[in-house]
Amino acid sequence: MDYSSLINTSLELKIGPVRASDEASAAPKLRTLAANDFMELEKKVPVKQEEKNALVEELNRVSAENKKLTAMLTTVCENYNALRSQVMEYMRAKNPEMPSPDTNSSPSRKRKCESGNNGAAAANGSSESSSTDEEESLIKRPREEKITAKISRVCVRTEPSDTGLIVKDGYQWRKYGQKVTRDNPCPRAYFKCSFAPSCPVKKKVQRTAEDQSVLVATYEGEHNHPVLLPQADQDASGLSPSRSATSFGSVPHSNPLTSPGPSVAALDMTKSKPATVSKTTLQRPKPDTELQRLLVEQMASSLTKDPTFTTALAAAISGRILHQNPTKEWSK
DNA sequence: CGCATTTGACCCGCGC
DNA sequence: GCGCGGGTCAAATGCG
Repeated sequence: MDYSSLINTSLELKIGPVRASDEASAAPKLRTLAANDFMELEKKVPVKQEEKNALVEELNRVSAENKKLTAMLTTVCENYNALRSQVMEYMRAKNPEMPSPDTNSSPSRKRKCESGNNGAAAANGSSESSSTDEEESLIKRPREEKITAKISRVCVRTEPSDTGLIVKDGYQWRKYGQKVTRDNPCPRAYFKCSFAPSCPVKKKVQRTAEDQSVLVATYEGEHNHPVLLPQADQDASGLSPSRSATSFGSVPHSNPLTSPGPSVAALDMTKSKPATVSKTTLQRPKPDTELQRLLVEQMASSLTKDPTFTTALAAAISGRILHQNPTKEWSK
């Protein structure tokens, strides 16, 4: 599969939302935007023609670099996809009865899978009392594959006053644990899908350390049942405690990371499969352009939210201007 | 009363 | 071997 053809991996940054119809002209708009900014700047600071030329040159250089990075990213995606399909083929060739990663996936339990004799995992492995090392490695590796292949992340911006850790995504979840992790003072909540007892999907929800109004939901596994509720009904469903109403669509104040647009910005770090992205975005089928927009918005959002990036960007721009005009001071 | 949530204890992998 | 940290369990608690 050539995902790179489906996902635009361009790193052309856009600050603020850009509609899907604008995508084709996004890069020219960026340049126009930058040009407009410099025009504004020029009103305040006298800029020589050669400085403008230098800036334009710099812009072109950065654009070329962007193209190069895009090409590299595309190559990486292609290599990853090729490797992934090879691994999958190898697994199937080695163990034809291996369940498909899309079905019958067991959660990433380590404790009970190895020691326990009860439960679905034990039932699957009950006939393997004389398993060899090779077989064990085969058992372990598909599990790793499953885990890495089915983890997806969804970022949701919520009300700053909202302290709940509920991310409504159309499924019914049962909270089974909460933990404060080392790298983040905000507690992480652990959920299991409670709609179907056999559903192996788990969800971790945690606020980001940088922006505590942003919830990051990490999904593990895939649902083996359809989505529970239509989007519009979720708020009234009463499935989740009312104190944590972080609805996707029906609460007007629940801002997405990048508004306007869908309330959930999917950031699938482990899969480049577009289908998964659409799945993490609430089973709503999205055209490729929308996926691209989501990805690009996510990238831009991540970069613009990163204080180090914005600082470095500001320093680079101001440094460039000062470097071009070292003797001239900013006009009063 | 039944179900979901809370929360401290426990388990296990990993790094030193 | 030991400590740390993430993940899970299960008794206690709350709520409708």
